[in-house]
Amino acid sequence: MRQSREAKAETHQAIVAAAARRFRERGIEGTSVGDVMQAANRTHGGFYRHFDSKEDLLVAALGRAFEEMIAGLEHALAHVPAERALGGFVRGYTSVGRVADVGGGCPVAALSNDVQRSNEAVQAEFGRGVRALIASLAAHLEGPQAKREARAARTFAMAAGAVMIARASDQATADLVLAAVRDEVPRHASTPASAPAGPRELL
Amino acid sequence: MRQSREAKAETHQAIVAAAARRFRERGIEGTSVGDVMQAANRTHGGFYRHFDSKEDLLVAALGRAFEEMIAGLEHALAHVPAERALGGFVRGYTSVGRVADVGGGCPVAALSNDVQRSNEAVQAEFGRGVRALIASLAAHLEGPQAKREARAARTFAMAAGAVMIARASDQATADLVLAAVRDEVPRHASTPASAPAGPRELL
DNA sequence: TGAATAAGATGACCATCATCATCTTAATTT
DNA sequence: AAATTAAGATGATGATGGTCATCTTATTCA
Repeated sequence: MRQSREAKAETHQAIVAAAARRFRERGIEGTSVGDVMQAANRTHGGFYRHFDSKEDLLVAALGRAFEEMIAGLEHALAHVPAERALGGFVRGYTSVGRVADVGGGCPVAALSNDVQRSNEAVQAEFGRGVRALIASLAAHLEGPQAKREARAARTFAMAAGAVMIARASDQATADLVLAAVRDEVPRHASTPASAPAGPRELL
Repeated sequence: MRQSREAKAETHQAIVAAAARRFRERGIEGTSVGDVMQAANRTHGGFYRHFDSKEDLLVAALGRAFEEMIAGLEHALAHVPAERALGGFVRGYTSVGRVADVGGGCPVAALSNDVQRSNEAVQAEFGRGVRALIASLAAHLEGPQAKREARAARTFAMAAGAVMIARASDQATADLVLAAVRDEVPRHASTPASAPAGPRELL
């Protein structure tokens, strides 16, 4: 039965939201169109009224995941002084809860390898998200523009790398890597080592 | 026709080698048993004389990939002074050639997300490889044992994270992230910023 | 040497999946 | 309100892929 414009828009959002979660949880190849539609409480047939292909959905889902990620980051860092921003980011990003929440977490940590094997349209969207994320983080730091961006990029790469490695490893190895990254953030971020610890879980 | 023990051993090695490459290039789900056997110049039917399942093959392939990776690392760092080891590692790891060579490169950078979704046996093997890799890197650094290991882990996470992000992104974003990581290694690694640059591509 | 064994080839099985065609029915349009 | 349109459901379809059964033939063991 035909649905109203609003109903369609709702369905569309539901599909994207379900996809954003499923793709992160199970990967691109591990997520079927049918899975996504079921998670969105719809049947598989209606899918192609919304997207031309699974890959189209992936682009939309990536956009959504990055938006959520950046919104969360902005919220968490909104009132944090610049000297503590990077340390807070890393501690939050590598926290136990966040590492466990693959489906609701950072798309970079969940899907980099999958996107690596995807086509240019997907990689372009991913790159856009990465740049936005780095810019957002850099905006909360101090110092000259170029330096801030480089520091944000470097720190983000470290945190995302650590989470990816931790999630793929046994518990002992995961702990080793996460601890190494968490403990050394202040020094790594060129922040005075004597700076107060600050909140442990900003994100 | 039945093959001799040696012939079987050769086949076994060929399968593992082909799998180690294919898995890195196309991911776990993107690589079929048939693909691997074809790359090893065999037909798919013989596969189960060598492995109980695709997942068994994956464990063997991961072991192989880590071995290669660590051997290369040892070779590259053999005669490098401790102060330059980390910087050399990062520059080599993030070099254009290495970033391009997914199939012959680091299993962490190629398969972390895939392994994340695999079972415990696979993750145990992956964790073993990660620890061996970090230990190998740490052995080339100076300072107290615990510090060396933490620094190695942190730096490896950063390098692997950067390569994963770069491979998943458009060229401009990739360049941005890789440059940030490459340029700041000495500082990041707690090496005197004034240290001579040293060789650019150790690995 | 002869019997037992097993490596690898061929082909089949069953499941999964992306995509499409068709149908129903309600929303839009005229 | 009648005619048109399209959202979503149902049910193919063709392709792919992990695994297994079977067959051949060379190897290995007695």
